[in-house]
This record gives sequence, C-alpha cells and structure tokens, in this order.
Amino acid sequence: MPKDTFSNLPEEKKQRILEAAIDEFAEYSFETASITRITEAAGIAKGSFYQYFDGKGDIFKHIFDISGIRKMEYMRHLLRDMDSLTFFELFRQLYIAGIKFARDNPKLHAIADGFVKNASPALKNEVLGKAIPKSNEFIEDLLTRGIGRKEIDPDIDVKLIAFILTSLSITLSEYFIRDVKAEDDMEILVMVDKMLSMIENGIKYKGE
Amino acid sequence: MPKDTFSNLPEEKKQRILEAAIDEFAEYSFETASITRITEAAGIAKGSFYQYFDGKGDIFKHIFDISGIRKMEYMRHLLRDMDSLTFFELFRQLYIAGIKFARDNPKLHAIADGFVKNASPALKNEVLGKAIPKSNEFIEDLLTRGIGRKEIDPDIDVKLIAFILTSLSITLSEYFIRDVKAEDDMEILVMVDKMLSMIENGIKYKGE
Amino acid sequence: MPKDTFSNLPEEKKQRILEAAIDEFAEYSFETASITRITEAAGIAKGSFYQYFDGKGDIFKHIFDISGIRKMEYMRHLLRDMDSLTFFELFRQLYIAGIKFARDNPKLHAIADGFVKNASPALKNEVLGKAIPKSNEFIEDLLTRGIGRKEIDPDIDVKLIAFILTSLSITLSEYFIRDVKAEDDMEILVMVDKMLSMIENGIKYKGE
Amino acid sequence: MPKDTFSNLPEEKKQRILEAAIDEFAEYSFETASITRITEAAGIAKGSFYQYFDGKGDIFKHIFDISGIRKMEYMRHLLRDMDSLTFFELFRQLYIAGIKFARDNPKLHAIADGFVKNASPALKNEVLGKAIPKSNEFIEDLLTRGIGRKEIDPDIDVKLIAFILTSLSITLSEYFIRDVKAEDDMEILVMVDKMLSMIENGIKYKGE
DNA sequence: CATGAATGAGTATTCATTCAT
DNA sequence: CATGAATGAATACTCATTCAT
Repeated sequence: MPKDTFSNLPEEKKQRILEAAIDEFAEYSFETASITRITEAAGIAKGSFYQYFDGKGDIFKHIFDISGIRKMEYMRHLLRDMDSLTFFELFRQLYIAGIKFARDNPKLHAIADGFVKNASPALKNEVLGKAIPKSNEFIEDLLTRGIGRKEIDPDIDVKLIAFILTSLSITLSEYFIRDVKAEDDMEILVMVDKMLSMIENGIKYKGE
Repeated sequence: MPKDTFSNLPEEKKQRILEAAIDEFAEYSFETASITRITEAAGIAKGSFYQYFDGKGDIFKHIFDISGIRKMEYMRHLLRDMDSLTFFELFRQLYIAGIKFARDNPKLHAIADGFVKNASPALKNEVLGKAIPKSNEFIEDLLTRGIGRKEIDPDIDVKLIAFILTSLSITLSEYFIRDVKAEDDMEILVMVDKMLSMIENGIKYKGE
Repeated sequence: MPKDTFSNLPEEKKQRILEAAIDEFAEYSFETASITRITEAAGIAKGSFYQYFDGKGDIFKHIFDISGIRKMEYMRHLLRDMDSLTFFELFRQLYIAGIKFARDNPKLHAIADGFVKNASPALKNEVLGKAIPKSNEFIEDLLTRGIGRKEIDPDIDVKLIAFILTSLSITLSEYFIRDVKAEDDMEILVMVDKMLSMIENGIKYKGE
Repeated sequence: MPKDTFSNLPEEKKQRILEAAIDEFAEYSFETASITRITEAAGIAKGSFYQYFDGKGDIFKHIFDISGIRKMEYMRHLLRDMDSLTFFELFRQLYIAGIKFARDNPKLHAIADGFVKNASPALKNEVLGKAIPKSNEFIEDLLTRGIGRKEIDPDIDVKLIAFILTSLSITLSEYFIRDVKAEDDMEILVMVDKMLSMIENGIKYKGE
C-alpha cells in the first residue's frame, strides 16, 4: 500500500523507483536490503522515499503484490478452464505457466520465492500479514478431484504427493533459470513433458 | 579454514564455540547472524574470535564443512557397497540416510540447506568460493550406471532427472522435519518407499 | 508577526489553524512540536503554512502574544482602578484574575508558562527576542507605591519580594490546575485569601 | 546504570564524557539533546558511547543520579540533626543548602530541575521509572511536626503551604543564579533570612 | 494564493573488525 | 595467546523548509 504520492508520480519515475527496489531485493534479503541504496539507484532523495512508502516493509510488500498479480496473469486462463482439463493436462499448463513467469520475471520470481522459502515466520507475518497462500492446499484439492475422476491412483499419499509436486514446480523453474536459460518456449514444453511423463507413469490411476 | 590457534584449543572450548556458532546460524541468516552474540554465548572475548577465525565467513564455511563431513558419515557405508546394490536400492538408502541426518542434526541441516537455497549467488561465491559441491554430478553418474546396467530407462534426460532427484532429497527432509516430525524410523521407511515407488514406476527401464 | 496572507484569511480558517497550533504546542514542547501535524490538523497544505508564517518560531510567538493579550483582558479593569485600591486588594484581584485565566485557557497558560519556565535562554532569545515581559518590574512599581502609601513595610527587599510574588502567582495557578481543579470560583477566593494572609502578615507595614 | 566499560575508563576520560553530556543536557531538552554532539564534544567515537551506556536515557539517568547524590551531600548533615532544630531553623538550612547546590552546580541544577518540571509524565516514567521523589510530602511532614511542636499556626492549609514552600525553594535558587550570582555566602544568608522572615511572620504559631 | 512533491541534514543505534596491552 | 576498548561506516527513518506549478 504505497501512499497516494507514489501513485501520482509520473510513470517513468515510478518505474525507476520500482526497478531500483526490485534490483535491491533480488540481490539482498529483506533484512539486508538498504533503502539508501534504493534511493541512490533510483536517483531520488531519501526523504522522498518516505513520502511514497511507509517504510521498507511497505515497498517490499508492494513488490510482492506486483509479483503475485503478474504471476496470476500467466495462469488466469487456466483456472477458467479447470473443469474441462484432465489433472495432468491442467498440471502441465500450470508448470509451464510457472516456468514462463519465472523466466520472464527472474527477479520477481527470486524475490517472492526467496522470501516465502527463507524468511522467518515472524518476519513473514510482519510483512505479509496472514496472506501467505497455501499453495499446497490447492494442489491437494486437485489431486483429490483427480482421484474422484479416476485419473489418479487412489492409493497415493495425497499430502506427501502434493508437497512433492509443489516443490517440483519451484525446482523446475530454478532448473530452467539456472541451467537451461531457454529462450525457446519449445524447450520448456519438452522439459515439462519429460518431467510429467515421470510423474504420470508413477501416480496415474491404473484401475481395471 | 580456521586458524591454527583454533585447532590448538582444548576440545571443550572448541565445542563451546562451535555450538554457539551453530545455534546462531541456525536462528539467523548469514547476514544477520551476530559475531558478538556468538562470542557472548561461547564465553570468549571478541578479540579471541578473530584470533581463531578470519571473520564471519570463515567460521560459517567451517560449519558448512562440518555439516558435509557429518552427512558423509551417514552415507559412507553405502558408497562402499555401491556395486552390489541396484540403483533403486542404493537410492533408497541415500534418501533414508539424508533424512536421518536431517532429523539427527536439524540445525546443521537448516544452516547448510538454507544457505544453499537462499543466499544470493554473490554471497555464495564470497563465502564458499567455487566449492559448491556438485551433488548433481554424482547422481548423474549413478543414473548413467543404472542405464548401463539396464535398470533405468535409457530415454530419460539424465541431467534433468538428476536435478529433480537431488531436489526431492532436500524436499523429503523438509517434509519430515516440518510436517511429520517422525521419531520413528519405520515411518521414514514407509514415506521413502511411497516416494520411490512414484519415481521408480516412472523411470524404470521397461524394455523387453 | 504572521504575514498579511494570514490576516487576510477568512476568520474560520484562521481559527482552525490557530487551534491546531495551540493543541500542538500544548501537547509538545517547542522543539518537538511538528509543523506537519499542525497543517494536517488544520487541514491546510504544508506550503500554505509557510505562506502565512515565517516558520515554527513565528507562529509560536504569535500564540504567545495571543496568550498575553487574552490574559490582559482578565486584568484590564483592575489596572483602570489601580489608584482606588490598596496594594493588597489590587494584588488579590491580580492573583484571582491570573488563576481564572489559567483555568479558562489551560492550553494557552500551559504553553506560555512552560516556555518561560523551561526553554533554554538561547531558544527564548531566538523565539521571543528581547520581548520577555518584565512582569517583575510592574510588581516592583506596585510595591514601591505601596511603601509610599504606607501600606507596606519599607524595610523589605523590593526586588526579591517582587520576584517571589511573581513566582507565587504562577505557583498558585499551577496548584489550582494540577491539584484542585476547582470549578467553583468560591474555592479560588478562599485559597487566594489564605495565601494572601500569609504574605500580608509578613510584609505589611506595621509602623505606628 | 552505565556499563562496566564506562566505570573502567580512566577518570580523565570519564569526566570528559560526563562534562560533554552535562553541557548538552543543560543546553537542550532530553528529546532534542544529541548523542552525536556529545560524542563529538567528548572526542570519542559514536560506537564507544554505546559501549559505555545503554542509550540516551541511560546517560541522562546517570547524570540525574549524580545530581541527586551531590545535592544530598549538601543536605545530609541537616537531616541528621532534624530533631534538634526548630522548623524554621531547619527550613532555613534546607533553603541555604539548596541554593548553594544550585550555585555550585548550575548545570546539574538546571538539568534535574528542568526535567522534573518540564518533561511529559510518559517520558519521566520511561527515563526515571517510578523514582520521582515527592518532595512535597517531606515538607508536609515537617509542617505537621511543626504544628505538633507548637511552632506553626495550626490553622494553615498544610497542603497549600507545602506546595508554596517547595516552589519558593526552586524560585529562590533561580533568583540567585539568574539575578544575583552571589559568590559570597553572606549574601545568600541575608536573602534567605529576608525571605524566611516573610514566611515566618505569616505562618508562625501565635497561640496563647 | 494554494498546493504538495522534493530535499537533505539530522536522529539514535548497531556491528564486524582492529589493535594495543 | 587472551582481552575488550575503540572505531566508524552503516542502518531506517523524520522533519522543517523550499519551490515549481
């Protein structure tokens, strides 16, 4: 929740400030990130920063929100079509969307991801309030649905598999960013399919 | 690489210092960990610390090494028997060893793991130099061997699967520590088998 | 000396600004009072404030003046009748007027009083210039007159007693505001008379 | 409660620091006093200050304590002889002691006095805890004792007179410091006697 | 005349590291 | 070899004041 003074800024200046902040939080953890460095990089006075934001937590949360919003844009269409897709097809698309988001917004990905994985619970509460989304629970629901539709082996341990799948999502993004740096969307598709093939043949419903 | 002055210290004192440092790094990130708190907890003078170590990075790296060494102790016997075990059996044991290490040494696990996953590349280089162990490469070798022995599907993408398996190892440890807190070794076995069953049915060699 | 821009303001706005400033200075010392809070409470732009006043000192001095003027209104009629009253009767009325002013204008009283008693000489000079009213001198004159009229002991140390009487005036107001909170004018009269009886029996002219 | 590091300092350095702080607090209120200025005046590093004291409140409280202790030294002998002195003689000595303390330690007098009279209750509690001495109550006791001994008019309003006498004590000190600057102890005695003569003839027991 | 964004020096406090004893 | 005092750059944040619109 930046102040109105920030919203009212010329677009160019807003971008300069946000970029400086994103660069800073991508390079440093929340605690070690420096407001002074941000203002210097953005070319604004220190006092100005505090006329735009309520403090370090405020701008961090704002960037966190931007990240969430932008990520949702990569996924929105999927959630609309949820019912018409099989579990594996939906999952494939979610993985692909996640990877594309991470590839296109590597710093935002690093910031949000790093904070969720690394920050102390106390800090998380202070910065984000109770808004930490339980991605796990969403996957659990999908799995349960898939079981009901006879797409997935009913004998799996839903909680464990959900945890694994969530982790693999992050893992995959990291793999691409760190080692593959694939600009080509085709490569992403191929990788995801390889991975899904592994998963699918393992937990697929084999009834009858 | 602590200085000789540290190695020459009476064992009891060395332990006191290391414990204090492990406690500190388990509770705080590398950047926010405080040398002052460590020396106070260890009951030594601040100046002494700098006669034993080259700074914060030095003692951190030392603890990192200790963690690696101790983890190896959980795995050493496996590596001796490598040839007599199938890929999947070996792998099962490696997972189990990893989980047991994390359970028995939760602070060391948290420190090493947290640093590897969370620290900025710049910091990692500064602290660890190029010494980041390529655990991946070890797994890649195992996979290649498994393919040669006709235990594993030759069509898999070795690099990708190695990356995934490494991640899953960490993921599993976290799952246990965070959600299961199983004191009982039996539970660990059950979980690992569930997970391996997923992996195995996915990448196992199905030829002929 | 507010600027003309302030004098030209609609009465309602002027009042809003002065009230906000009085509230602020009543709650905070001169140095910790905040212009920002004043403008916010008054509902005016920060820039506007500096178009009305020359800074924090300027508006403070203005309020100080208002306080003096209003206090004078409680005393004006007394000064008209000065010649027809004995020293002690006049003094009694002055005390009563002072207490009533403090009771009716507690914030103004607190501001002016606190500043006179508490601010550093440097600050006083900076804010008030040489305008610190010599209330003492007025009392000295009264005493000298009283001596001439054979109402007061000629052996007293006029300067010292004038200083004491001035202090006691402030003391009395404080005593009422802090400890008595008398709404009832009767109580004020009783207190003042007790106090005057002490003074009177001490310095009254006893000759022949 | 300065830290041991301060107590262990060479006397000369301790004095330099305390003097710098006393100068600062004599010139500025608690809130506007600047630690930076103190360290600069004392010629020490900012970090050193925080190795000696727990913060601004800590050194202020220390100075406050010094002031109280030193003041007590001016009065200690009086309190021992309390029973052998009449109310007026004891009172005379207390006034004299207070004035001498203020004259010899004008800055300490200004700091302690200004803080007690001026600081907000919240700040007082934060800085001093509940240790604010009720000087009034001590005077009330003396008055009551004086009445019992038939030295003082039993008809006086004890609470009011105690309040007045306390105020006059401070008033007198200020009068001397500001206007008289008497180096000569004789002058103090003369002034106090003039003042006491006023008080005495007013409230003295006149029974029989 | 009203506005409010921009400024930058100011605040208290922390902490890894050095170095003289 | 042990000590712990000294350092000073670093931190987040505040606020009276200016000035362009």
